[in-house]
Amino acid sequence: MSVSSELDAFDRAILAILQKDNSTPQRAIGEAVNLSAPAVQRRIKRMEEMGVIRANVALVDPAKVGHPITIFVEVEVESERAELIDAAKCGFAAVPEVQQCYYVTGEADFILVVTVATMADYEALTRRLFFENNNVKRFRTFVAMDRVKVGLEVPVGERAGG
Amino acid sequence: MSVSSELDAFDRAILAILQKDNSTPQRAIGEAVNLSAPAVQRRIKRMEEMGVIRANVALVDPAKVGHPITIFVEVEVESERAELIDAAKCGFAAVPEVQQCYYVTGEADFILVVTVATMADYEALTRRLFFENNNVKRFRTFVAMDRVKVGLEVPVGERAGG
DNA sequence: GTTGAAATGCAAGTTTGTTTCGTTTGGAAC
DNA sequence: GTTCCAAACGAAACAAACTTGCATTTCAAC
Repeated sequence: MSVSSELDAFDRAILAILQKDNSTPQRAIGEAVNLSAPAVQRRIKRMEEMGVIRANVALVDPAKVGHPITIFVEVEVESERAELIDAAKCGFAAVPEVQQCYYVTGEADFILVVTVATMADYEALTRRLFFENNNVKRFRTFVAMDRVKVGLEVPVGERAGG
Repeated sequence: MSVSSELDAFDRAILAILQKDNSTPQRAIGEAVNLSAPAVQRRIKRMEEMGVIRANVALVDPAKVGHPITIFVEVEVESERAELIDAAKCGFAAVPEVQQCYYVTGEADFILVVTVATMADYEALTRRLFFENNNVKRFRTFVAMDRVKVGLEVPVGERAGG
């Protein structure tokens, strides 16, 4: 590792492991990447401080905790005035059932990923988030029949950046 | 905790913590939920065995590892014959840049979440995944301007202790 | 060749995770 | 009301992992 804010091959190899299982002992990581455990620990700490590693979390099966339904929603707004967009962002982000929210270009303005227990819950949510929101022009719903691949893993193979 | 396959308020409180930070010491979790460390450890282990906790992972900032662009893609297929759908699922899931893939109802058949380094990379990916795939009728692209809320946290709804 | 910043490995020290074991709790049957 | 049993608990011992200090190595710049 040369200068302070770049990621070298060791860092990326460590990230690849941690993105799959961050309970892997540092000793095992060290063996996998040919580094000592302290070296691994220092690199992990540095990447956490740099914000490369944003969080360490447990991934929970939604169905096992009573949220078997995953839904995508495309939301189109009436006005894209900055303050209204910011209000929408805050409003969506504050809802626990809204797992992900992106502000996007294209034929929609927002895309939401929502998890709910029942379609009745979803309907109640649409009422609260969309029908009672004057700035929502329309929205389209896509119900997930199969969560084919779900994760937040990012390829770390080649490039480094930021 | 009564019978073995249900989640009680303690389990849910533990899950809520682990979904935010799974490096929280079990002693600290125990204090937060009014349980001893061994009790916390046993519950975590049980939930991992039950599949409630699917994985423990580090969340990486895509921009910091050279994937600053997040894109949503709605994919519509020509034929929904089971074998073709399965082939599409496998094909999409195998691509590292495809972070999430859902098979959905509605005006599209698949929704993908993709992370790439550049739009040129995305164009190359569309060529490979869509234009060269005879079963893809059309697709629509939504480029994320703001990752307002990104996570896989599921509401667990209960609390214990204090 | 020398210098100095940065990273490394080793080994000690500290924290955390895990197991053991005896006790308590909550039902069900009597 | 008592007994019995199984499940879960807490305290403490134990094992494993993380963290720190330090001497050494590496490598680029001089």
